[in-house]
Amino acid sequence: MGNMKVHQLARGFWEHEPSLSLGCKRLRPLAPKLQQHTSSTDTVSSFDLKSFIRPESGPRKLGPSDQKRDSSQVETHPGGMRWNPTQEQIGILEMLYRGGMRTPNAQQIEKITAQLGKYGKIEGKNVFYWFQNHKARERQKMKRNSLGLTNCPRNSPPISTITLETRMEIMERSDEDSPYKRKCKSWSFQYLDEQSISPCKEQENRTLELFPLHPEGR
Amino acid sequence: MGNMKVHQLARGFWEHEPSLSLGCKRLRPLAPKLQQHTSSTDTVSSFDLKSFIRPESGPRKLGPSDQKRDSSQVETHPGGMRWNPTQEQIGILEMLYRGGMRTPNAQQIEKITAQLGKYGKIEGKNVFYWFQNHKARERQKMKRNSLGLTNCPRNSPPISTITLETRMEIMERSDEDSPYKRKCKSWSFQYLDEQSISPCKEQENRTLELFPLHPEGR
DNA sequence: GCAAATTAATGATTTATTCAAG
DNA sequence: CTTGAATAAATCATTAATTTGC
Repeated sequence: MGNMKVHQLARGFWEHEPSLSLGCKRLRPLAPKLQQHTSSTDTVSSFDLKSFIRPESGPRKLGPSDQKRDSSQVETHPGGMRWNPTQEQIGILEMLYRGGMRTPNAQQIEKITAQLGKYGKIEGKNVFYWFQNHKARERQKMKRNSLGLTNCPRNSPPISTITLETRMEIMERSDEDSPYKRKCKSWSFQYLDEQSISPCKEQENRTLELFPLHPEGR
Repeated sequence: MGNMKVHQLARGFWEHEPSLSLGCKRLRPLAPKLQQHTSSTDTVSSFDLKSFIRPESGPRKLGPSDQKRDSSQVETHPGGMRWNPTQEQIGILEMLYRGGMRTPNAQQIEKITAQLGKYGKIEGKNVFYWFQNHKARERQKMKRNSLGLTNCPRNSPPISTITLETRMEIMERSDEDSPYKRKCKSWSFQYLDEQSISPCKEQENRTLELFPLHPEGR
């Protein structure tokens, strides 16, 4: 609860970073590029490593002239940083959650995203994350409750009974979540998301040809 | 542990929820969200929950008649379950790792995957996972070493010197990994992977138009 | 009433664990 | 035992609510 004070403070410090003009590389001590080549008894050596390493870590911003990225193709992002769910979206997600959904697979996420897209901008990853977070937080909420009730510091005799029951419920939920039931889960959370299923345009029937993925649970 | 048998049953009940009043709680807030949508206020009810819930949560086994879903669309998975990297692929990946790469972004993964695809079947997620695992395991390996050496249980005087040196190296690497430097990371791990960039076909120059994603650091 | 300061939620990432194929 | 795959836990970061001072 009140433990989140600390970093709040520390937070600000990391921000500076004004340093080094352009590059802005900062941390990440210059990677030890020590190439191996030498040996390279294999054909691999011909691989263009450089091109890969380059764009790494962070927003490059080459060029001294820090042109705000307002160049024009700022990409929709204007102010829209993170997904801000609408009431309808939350409603549907919670409904699905209560319905038992916990870790939807790619196909399901696709469908859900399409549906929720009717009520506001949203991407597949938002759905994915929502379930992850909601599940985790429901879990810790329960844990907190159970602990608080099982050994409630003060005297509260009558509660004991309830406690029992609560625990039961907890166990159920806990199972529901079934940690590691894995088995053909289907990560395949690969999307083409940036599309973000445009805001509210009624793109009603999009063929969804996008996900041939592992259609089945593989 | 073995408590997960009962509620399995309870699952189905949640299905009703016809009205769902999407209102839901959402404790804290309560205000506002006022979507500019206007519409809403209900439409949600028309959501076809059923279709979503269905395929959920793992290997259900509903009902007595357990019809294996082996209907036939077992998907390519035949026997090839997990990615089995070739020597060349491993070589390149390690090279990149030594080069400093730790958590490649979508674009990088795409490029890497394309390259590695020349030496054998591979998907973007394989690359993603490889870096995750390699980073984590290098880390724990170091930790194990440092601990094991600093207080080596048995007597081993001569080793001490070496220990020092090893530690040095460790520190460096450790920093390299820099836990949580975040800042515009770029999740965007969305792919269209299943394609798995065919085995060894020489799809040399693929425009990679696939990732408009968050081109910049958001 | 209103806007800055605080705080509670919660979206987005990364790290730690765990499972299981080979 | 090694390591690819996947999930859970821990964190960070941003936004919505609430509080506070005027």
